[in-house]
Amino acid sequence: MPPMPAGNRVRQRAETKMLRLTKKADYGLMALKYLAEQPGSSSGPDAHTAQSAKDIAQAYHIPPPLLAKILQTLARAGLLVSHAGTNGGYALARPANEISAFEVIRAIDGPLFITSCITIHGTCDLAGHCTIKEPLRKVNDSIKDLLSGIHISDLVEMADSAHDDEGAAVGGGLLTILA
Amino acid sequence: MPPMPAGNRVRQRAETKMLRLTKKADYGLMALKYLAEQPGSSSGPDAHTAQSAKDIAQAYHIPPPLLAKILQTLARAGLLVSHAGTNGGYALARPANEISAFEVIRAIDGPLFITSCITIHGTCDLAGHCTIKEPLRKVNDSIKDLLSGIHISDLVEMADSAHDDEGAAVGGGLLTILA
DNA sequence: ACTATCTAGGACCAATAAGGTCGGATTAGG
DNA sequence: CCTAATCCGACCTTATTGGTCCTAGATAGT
Repeated sequence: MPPMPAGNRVRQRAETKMLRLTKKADYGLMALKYLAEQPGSSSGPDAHTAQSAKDIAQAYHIPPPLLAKILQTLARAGLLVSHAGTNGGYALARPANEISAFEVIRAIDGPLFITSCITIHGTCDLAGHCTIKEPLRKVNDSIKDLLSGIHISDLVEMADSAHDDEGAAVGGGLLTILA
Repeated sequence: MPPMPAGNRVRQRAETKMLRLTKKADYGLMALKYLAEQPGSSSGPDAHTAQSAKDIAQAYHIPPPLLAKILQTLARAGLLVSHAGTNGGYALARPANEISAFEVIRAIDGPLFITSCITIHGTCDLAGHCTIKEPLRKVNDSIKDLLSGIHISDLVEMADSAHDDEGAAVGGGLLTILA
């Protein structure tokens, strides 16, 4: 029996496996940034600035129904306000500099924990012998702080000043932390 | 209409989903720490200090064949030295304070990338419209630096001084970075 | 020299979570 | 009042991880 009989299956292997956040969170961040670039996103009774899920999806070439699902989740978390109807769509619920990347990721992918054994109050499958959970929890907190310091407005500014190589503070929010 | 019709399926929902490293990496870290606690782990021609995969697995209640596989990967990456034979086993290839958590994680789970679209030279599925990859790459680098600053010896020290609540530097290596 | 014990390395299977899709409910406009 | 466009929820498919098993090769003790 031939072990690999003329396999047409190339099966493009992904080389990035660990510590990556889901594509949903990725898409959500992109959508938030898109909405932040639209004028009059914050407090306003007129909803004509709201962008439909389909428009955002087409702008970034991501599957429309999937993006719609993500925006729904974000709206339920209170980060977006939704407006149903013919000219409806989504808009930011808060100013762009008040929404942190951590909130977005947490809303979409759930709570942020680096180890498999850590829960909110420290319950662990290997309770007693899992001696590495305390150090990793501190790493976890550091990542959380890092993400909490990044806001949607930082993403917008960073994209606008893409010609700035590095070393120059763009908005004082992001690079100050990342040094 | 009953919303939850007598479901026997309790289906213990995992509440931690994102940004977590795999259990294999978790197990690998634990095993490394265990080996670091054994005397004479570094340079020594006598291999009687080597611990077998089965012993380590039983000490932490993790499936032995899985742990064996992980140790093989670690040995192939040059972090461990293996000794086959009757009283064989594994031992650290370098001193515990020379092995970083980043090396371990990278050896087991592969390269560390937080976003789905980032590869080594920046190739992205959404090349051109993916405007958020630059800021997240900096986050990624920060996490990498964080993990690189943690060594196996830090895990050992931290476990020994588990009665220290927080705020006091244990070894000067970990908490200095994590502040 | 033989045997028992341990590692090396592969293929293989099962479970879970992510990625993606479909139809129904709701709202505003003509 | 009817139509169209949108939000909302449940469902299905696929990929990755977690975990198992078996065979081969090597070393120490008998």
